[in-house]
Amino acid sequence: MYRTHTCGELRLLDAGKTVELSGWVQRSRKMGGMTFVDIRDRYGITQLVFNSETNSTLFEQANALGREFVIQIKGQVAERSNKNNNIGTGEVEILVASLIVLNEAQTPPFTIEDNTDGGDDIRMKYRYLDLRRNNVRSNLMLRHQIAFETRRYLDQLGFVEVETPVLIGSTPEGARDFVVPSRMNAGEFYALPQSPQLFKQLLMVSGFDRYFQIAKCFRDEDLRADRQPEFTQIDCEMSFVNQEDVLNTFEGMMKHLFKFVKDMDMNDPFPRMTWQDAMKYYGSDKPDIRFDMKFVELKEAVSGHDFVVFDSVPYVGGICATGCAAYTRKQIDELTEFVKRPQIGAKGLVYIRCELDGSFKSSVDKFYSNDDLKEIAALLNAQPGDLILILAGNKIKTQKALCELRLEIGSRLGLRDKNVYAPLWVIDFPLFEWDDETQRYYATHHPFTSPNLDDVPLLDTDPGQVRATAYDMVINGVELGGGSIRIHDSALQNRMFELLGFTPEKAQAQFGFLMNAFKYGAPPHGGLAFGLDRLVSLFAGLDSIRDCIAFPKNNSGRDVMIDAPSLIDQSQLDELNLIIDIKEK
RNA sequence: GGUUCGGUAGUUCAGUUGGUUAGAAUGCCGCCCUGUCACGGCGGAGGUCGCGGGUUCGAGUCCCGUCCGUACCGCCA
Repeated sequence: MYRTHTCGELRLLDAGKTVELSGWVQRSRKMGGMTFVDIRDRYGITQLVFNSETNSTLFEQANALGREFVIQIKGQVAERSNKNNNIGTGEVEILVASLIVLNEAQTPPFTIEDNTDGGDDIRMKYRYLDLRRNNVRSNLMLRHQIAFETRRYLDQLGFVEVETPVLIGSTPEGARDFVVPSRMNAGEFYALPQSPQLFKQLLMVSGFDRYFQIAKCFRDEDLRADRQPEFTQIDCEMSFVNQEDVLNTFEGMMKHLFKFVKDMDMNDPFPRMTWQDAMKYYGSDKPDIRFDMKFVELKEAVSGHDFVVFDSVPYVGGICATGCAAYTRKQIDELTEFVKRPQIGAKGLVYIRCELDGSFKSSVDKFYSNDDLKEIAALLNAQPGDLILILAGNKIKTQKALCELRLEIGSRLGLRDKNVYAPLWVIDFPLFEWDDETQRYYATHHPFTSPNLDDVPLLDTDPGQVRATAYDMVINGVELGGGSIRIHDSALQNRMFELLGFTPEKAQAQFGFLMNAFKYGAPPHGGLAFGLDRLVSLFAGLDSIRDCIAFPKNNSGRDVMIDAPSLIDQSQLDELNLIIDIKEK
């Protein structure tokens, strides 16, 4: 036995006990005749005391300890004369009687402390050391707790966790697949699942009725702070349900997680917003509704004043930045630069200052009288002291830019508090998106999403107007999850494939197994999936999902710790019947 | 594929208009110190300024290229 207690466990009540502890040397403080050593494990830190007068041999041994040495000690718990209220064990210390070095350690490249001196790169390379730090470990503990409470909630409701395969077939639609060569089938490849979508629908056909899985998913696309090539979904599916049933079940799940993980009561029903409204008022299908600042369409109000910029574009939209009339020229220039960045792409920014005396000052005074500006301000419900910001141009692009501007202003005004959670259901997504380049419709969600039954006649006349029974859960502008009611009727599914440009042969080749299964009695069903990584980072207030993943990939999709991906031996290639011929760029 | 910012000591960073021997903090090593807990004091070691080329009497600094990292756009049904 290496220990009788953990390093976070001992209290004043334990004084006098003889204990054994094992852990890592966090730091030692040498005072001359005595040395203090902090010993750490994941439960906490305990102070060890070595005194030269009590045992000089042991004292010398203690002085030879380096950072991160793994040690085991035996000693007596004693009350400290100087207590440390910052740590749980701060009232006691161990008068060490014997010390064993279980393993020496090289000096780590960065300090193992809450505020390390390590940058991202070096921390990733030595991730196993990074994970010794409290904040990274606590993110993983939170992740565990969320996964555990998810299972507990779903189990209570009769959901069954079923594992689905990771080696499956490739499908061309959607994200790019990761592929795995098959040794036993020369020239053929498996693909890793982008989600367990088809399998969970098959499980519904099998009668599992309520399924879930905390499943690894894979997408070979470029990374972001909130996107990793392998990530985890809480994947769920239910039979004999409509949209309302699904929404209620998983709104309940989110409330359960807030309650039992964050100790927050989310009593109110989550608000719902149609996709149309989300785009119109926030320019985004995942609006951050911690603050209002809705878009106001101004095209009509601003037209006909000889201001070519506004007259020549299809869309003019504004937002009202509360209390920002005092923004300096420099601050407004900053905002202008912000919207003109190539990533946002606005041509310029028009502002109207609503002065405290009731007058207006704008960048378009030449074209608009004080009364004109007053009318515009009234449309935005702007009060004296507010600042109106207006963008104009192509509708979609301008709304997108205005969305970014709104979020930027929200951040500057402190309206995006990480401790405030504003959940939202976005519903009524369009079933299809038209792609100009390929001149065809694509499924907004996926090809198995059921249209809103009221809109089925539109499938023949105006597919772009058809609403899907698809829904997303959005919290604080983060798309946490989404799903849909699925098509369970073969005829309707065939019609969908037709609209998506699949020939019957191609549909059969791609999804034949699902369509065949549906011939044997598919129940009405639907479900959704949550991004576990995003959920954890939201709960932890993190900017990146990497901080809640034990061993994440970097921006180029590399694992810098194990240095993957990497080349493989010729013998491996031979077994796989592969010849590598890297194309010149 | 594109845009942005960055790459200088083990680590995190500073480095002026291009000008003497490239600095600080922290970590590391040594000495001193018996109540510290971000201990303190004194001393020391530690640098391919990412890499290649160019401009210049002279480049960490300016220019071009390239590699790596970062955030974002495209992409992510």
